Amino acid sequence: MVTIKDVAKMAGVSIATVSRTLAEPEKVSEKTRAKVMKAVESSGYVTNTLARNFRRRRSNMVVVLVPDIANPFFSNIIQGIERVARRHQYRILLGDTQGDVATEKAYADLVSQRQADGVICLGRNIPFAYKKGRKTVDPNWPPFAMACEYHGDIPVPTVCIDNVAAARDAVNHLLSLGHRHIGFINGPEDSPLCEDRLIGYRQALKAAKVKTQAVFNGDFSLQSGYDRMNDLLKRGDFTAVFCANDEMAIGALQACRDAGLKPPEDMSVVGFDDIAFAEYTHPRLTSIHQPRNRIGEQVMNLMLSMLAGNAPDTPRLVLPHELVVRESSVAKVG
Amino acid sequence: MVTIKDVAKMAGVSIATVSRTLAEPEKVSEKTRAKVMKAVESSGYVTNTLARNFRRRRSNMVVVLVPDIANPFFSNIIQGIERVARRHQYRILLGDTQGDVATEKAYADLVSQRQADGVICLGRNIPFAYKKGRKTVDPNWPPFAMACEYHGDIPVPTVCIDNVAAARDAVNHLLSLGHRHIGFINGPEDSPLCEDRLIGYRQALKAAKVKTQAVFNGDFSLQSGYDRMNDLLKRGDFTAVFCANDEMAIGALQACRDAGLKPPEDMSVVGFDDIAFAEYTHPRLTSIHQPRNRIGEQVMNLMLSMLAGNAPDTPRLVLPHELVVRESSVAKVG
DNA sequence: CTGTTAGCGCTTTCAA
DNA sequence: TTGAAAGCGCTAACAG
Repeated sequence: MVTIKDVAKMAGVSIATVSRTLAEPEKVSEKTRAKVMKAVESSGYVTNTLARNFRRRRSNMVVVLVPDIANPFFSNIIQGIERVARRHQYRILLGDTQGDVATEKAYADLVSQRQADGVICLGRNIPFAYKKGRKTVDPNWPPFAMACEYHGDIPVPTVCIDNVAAARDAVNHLLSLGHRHIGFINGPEDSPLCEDRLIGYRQALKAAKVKTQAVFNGDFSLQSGYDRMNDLLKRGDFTAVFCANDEMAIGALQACRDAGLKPPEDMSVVGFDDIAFAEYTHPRLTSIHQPRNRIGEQVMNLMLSMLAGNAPDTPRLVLPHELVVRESSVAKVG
Repeated sequence: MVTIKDVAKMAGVSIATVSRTLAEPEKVSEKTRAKVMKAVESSGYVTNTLARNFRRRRSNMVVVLVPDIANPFFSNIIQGIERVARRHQYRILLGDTQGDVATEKAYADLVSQRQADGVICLGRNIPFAYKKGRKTVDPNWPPFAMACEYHGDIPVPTVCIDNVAAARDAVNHLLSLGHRHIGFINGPEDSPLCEDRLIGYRQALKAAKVKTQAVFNGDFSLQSGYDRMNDLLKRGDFTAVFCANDEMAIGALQACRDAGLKPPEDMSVVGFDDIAFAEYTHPRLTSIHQPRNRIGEQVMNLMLSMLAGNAPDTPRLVLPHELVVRESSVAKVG
């Protein structure tokens, strides 16, 4: 392996000069720079980043905790994070947690082991130890941000959309189509994000003076959308359903068809997230669009700022959402 | 920060003993071990893995190059890789290349920088420099393996399925249903994997003495499936189409419906990969199942073996595929 | 079984 | 503008 020492010898300078030439070329005379660069090229020297990071006491890695990378909603956020990270010489260490707290902690521990400098969490758990009832960010935590989800009690810096308003928009859309019996297939009950969507659902119904409610909790999977839709169908006489993500909505569409219903005429369905598949369902899925790439970019920007030592200026960055009306939601028949 | 030195002082032993206690506890007397562990706990010491890796001259990281993490087909493979990696104290550095060669190379360079120990590539490019026409693996390359795809000329160790046979199975299935005009929406022309699938398509047709062929090249995206299906429809009188992945098949289904056709009666569609969404399309998608998790696990096992210094024993590990018949393929009408 | 010691390759004062 | 030198925190001979 060719090291900085070899290059120094070849160029007839000290290792310090080589290091400087590579890191701050402007601080080196043009002549020296030329000599060094020539030696670098002819030797095929490549900086040992591991050694550099060790010396600098940072890894230039950020852990990204994802509940499920197979969920296309997350992948676009990750792409946004990754793009910004790469632009700033950071790398992403992806942790697919599958909701497992131990795995989350294991990845977060990489920071204590100096394998990573910060943690971005797309799930709803804080992967560090803290006392129940805590209401503030622990100053001992490493740079830490969340995206999409947020914590109920602790003001962790977060990038997300206004989930209450988004859910309200979705339900209002169905109300404006004449629906009065609107079910809601939500995600897990203990998620703040889902709580917000539930609030939005209820706000919209209340404002329209609609009493009928039906809420079911799925787990964001296709299968759970299918199952919860069947539960809803057993309750009878609902003409529309709002789902907390597109995968559950796609599952719900399937359940309707299997039950002999023909969406959207017999059942209007609205999803959430606007994943790529939403345009390719039958009928095409009405959904709430989230700016996934931008969420990723912004949360990484936030992380970079924290890594630079700044306190996060906004506790919560709220990006705009948008209702995308397609074919799966139509006016109530009759 | 508390270092190994602090622990040594607290426990009244040398730093070597602390290091040993942590790495090879069986080589240390029980008494010493107890002392050290107590000091570790009370001090909250955590190994600085960055320093350890630097000293050991390896990073315990493996770069995984993925053409597109938003494609659910890849995510399951990644999950398989990750599971095995974690079990062996390896971490995954995920590189979403979006087909960009420069990005691929940038990630592969992490190995020269000692930021990673090996590279697994899910795309079809070799991310190292090599002369055109090369027919062997360059011994200077770091541990390197591919999955799903393989290289036409260079026998890079690979884990994949038998794509010729799988495509043949898919087309034979359609033939057995009475179809004689079967189109093929393939992936990019320059992919060895797609070449194989094309061979399989042709073999099946030839064996059945079917002359009619129609091949279109998409890029594995939903949109390209939609577009290429429209191209096929312009060619008229086809009653079935085989698509080289499920996303294009889903796009094709949509194109059929938009053209006023009713799949599967008017058009049988068979996909490839059997992603989770395949069970939730309308009609449910017949597809070729690939053992995605196992592909990931096996390629990581292969990588671990190479990292341990072994030459790969199999140049190509072929895993079984399976035709999963659902609703999108039915007997030819009339 | 334990301690001493010599670095790994690099960055970064500090002094020249 | 450049060089000498001091480590970063850890592991791994080697010696005891």
